Amino acid sequence: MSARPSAAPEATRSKIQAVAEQLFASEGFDRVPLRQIAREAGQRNVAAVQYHFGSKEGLLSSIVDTHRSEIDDRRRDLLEALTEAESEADLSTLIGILVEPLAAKLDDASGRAYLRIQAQGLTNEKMRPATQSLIRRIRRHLGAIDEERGAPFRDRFALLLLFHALADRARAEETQAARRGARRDFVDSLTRSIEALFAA
Amino acid sequence: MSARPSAAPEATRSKIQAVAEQLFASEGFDRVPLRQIAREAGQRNVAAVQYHFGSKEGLLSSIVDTHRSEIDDRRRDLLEALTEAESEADLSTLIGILVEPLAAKLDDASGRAYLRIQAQGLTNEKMRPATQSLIRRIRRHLGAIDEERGAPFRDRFALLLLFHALADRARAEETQAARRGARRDFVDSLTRSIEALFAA
DNA sequence: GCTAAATTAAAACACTCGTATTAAACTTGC
DNA sequence: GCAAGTTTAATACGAGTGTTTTAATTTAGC
Repeated sequence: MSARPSAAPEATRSKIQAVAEQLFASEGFDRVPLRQIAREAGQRNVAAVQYHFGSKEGLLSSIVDTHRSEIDDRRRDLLEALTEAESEADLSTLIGILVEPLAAKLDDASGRAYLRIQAQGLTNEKMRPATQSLIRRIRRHLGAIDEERGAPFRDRFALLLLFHALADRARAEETQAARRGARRDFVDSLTRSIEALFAA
Repeated sequence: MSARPSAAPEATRSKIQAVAEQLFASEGFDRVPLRQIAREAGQRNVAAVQYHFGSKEGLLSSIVDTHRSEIDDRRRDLLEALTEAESEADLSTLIGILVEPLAAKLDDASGRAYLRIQAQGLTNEKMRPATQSLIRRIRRHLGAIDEERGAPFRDRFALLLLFHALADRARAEETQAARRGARRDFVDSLTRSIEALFAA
């Protein structure tokens, strides 16, 4: 299937994607030439990206889709486990399901890059449908107080805080070596902050 | 002082800056060529930006500095009025001083563009010193509960929510014609959300 | 081993970009 | 009016971009 013995077969595409993630996250999509990606992926071919991904946009889409499907899968599992357990879905649990699959992306450099790319606003014209529907479910859960004036803004604020706080944390862990110890503190703090936002 | 009678004298520089603000905000700094700025400012000269601002970065700095100094002035006035009145600076008042000068930027298209540019992260490596010190003052105000684990994250979250919520609102008002009526509701909701974040 | 498919390499294309340079047009002060 | 200074125009440059195209190289199937 692959040609060059420089590495494992089929690994070139993955290597390009991994390198591109890091560069897009740290430098910004527009500031990264395809030549740099190919070079740092060990290719002397400047057209390597076009061959494997069609275009620069295609490369970005591949990166985003890869992580998004992982997050959606994880979130679906959590929701299914919730309904099977027949347990009442309290607010705290729902917010946990909102936060946890995204926070898990902090675990590896690839995921951290995705969080930072996501926050760049390149593809977020239409924000995540899965995330949106979960937010709607949370809002429904609030029920009665839903009719106050500021309500339409609250879930928007929660969404913005969620993504930008995670991107900010991902950047902090990447640049300065933010110690892993505080990871749980961060996620707890974020979860409680979002709860506070909905309850405000 | 100026040359061409096409418009009022000296107006060219302002026109370029005004056009650039809108384009930087809507398209993103990297995606806007200087040629487009010059053209939409009514100049047939492609080098108009270099003449008036030295470089593309100089143009961006001029835009950001203009708005920042306005915000800093307004904030300083509010803080001075506070100390003169000798009134106790309660949390709500301090957060108001944090939010109001920024929210006032929503009033005109130029200010809305600034809010969106600010959120692009071009110049936010070092976040606003004036804003930072105000946040620290708010944190000091919280005093006792300052030692809990999640505290270091809270003011960071507040900062992120503040800037990104305002940028989001600015974009909404620019693209879809978000009715002015809800402006006050938005600012109130944002202020209370930030209060809730500090109190979480 | 040899052919066909897949991958990598190499070169070139067609643009666009920010910037610098030089000339023209205009305004102001005298 | 006229000279000096300021602004606008026009052109060119050199570098860099994503992409396309064509050739070399490697792997897999027979």
